[in-house]
Amino acid sequence: MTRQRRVILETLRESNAHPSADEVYELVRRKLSRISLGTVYRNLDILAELGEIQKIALSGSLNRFDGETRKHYHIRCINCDRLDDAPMGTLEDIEEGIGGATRYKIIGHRLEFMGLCPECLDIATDRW
Amino acid sequence: MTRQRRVILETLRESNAHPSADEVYELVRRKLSRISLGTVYRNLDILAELGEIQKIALSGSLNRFDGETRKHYHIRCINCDRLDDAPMGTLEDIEEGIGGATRYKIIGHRLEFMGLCPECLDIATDRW
DNA sequence: CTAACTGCAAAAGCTTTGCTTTTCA
DNA sequence: TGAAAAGCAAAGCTTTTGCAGTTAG
Repeated sequence: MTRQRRVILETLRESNAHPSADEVYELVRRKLSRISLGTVYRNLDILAELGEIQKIALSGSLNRFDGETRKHYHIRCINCDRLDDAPMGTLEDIEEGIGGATRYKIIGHRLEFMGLCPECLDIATDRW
Repeated sequence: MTRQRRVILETLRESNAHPSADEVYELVRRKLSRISLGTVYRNLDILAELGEIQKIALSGSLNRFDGETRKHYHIRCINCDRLDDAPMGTLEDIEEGIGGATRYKIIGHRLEFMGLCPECLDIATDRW
């Protein structure tokens, strides 16, 4: 557990903004100005591997990272790319439903919502 | 509707393999050997815009394209990246559920399953 | 002490873009 | 014939990697 890894983990635990790797890099740089982007990427992967953080692979968008490791879904603004937790529990039995109908062995699922965040919605409403 | 665009569309309609842009390029090149990758990308976007095909933005993986434009979910092999349709109807009312609990305006959702395809499952089973 | 890790820079992989020439309606 | 599109190559953006030097345990 190096200084760099510890600071990355702390930073992510303190944030609820679901930052991208580059945003994590910017945040961490305030505390460790000489850290490199490569180190950030490497540690984000290692921490995700260890289960200390969660790597959120979004469709058609760059990866985000989450200090919250419990399973949950997300909702993303299609205008500004903001990401929030979806207010909804996980669908525990959804995988069993298709298990019988496919020859795949199901290992998991991902659900994500798209929408307009409150801010972008206001702007859109004002304009039209 | 140029020759290139028509061939790209035909190719996609004939395939059920959910090819990536590069795979589409390779397939189309058999018929139009001088087509460029840029043209393929441009036309895939245009065709998706027109609703003639569907762009499948998968989490943490490159985009795929689908000649089938009706809404459906997918299941992806985490080992070989093969993509198939999930044998399951769409969850029509899932968006209403969270609509009341968030200030987002919900526009859509994406659900994808991860698993091992039959081939990769066989290999894994043989080995262990 | 040494295995693991860092910083740096280069490279890789997918996608987009600028520009000139060609094509389609 | 003029607007849209193609071909080609370069650039863009995120992520990974090679390597030499550094650090944690």
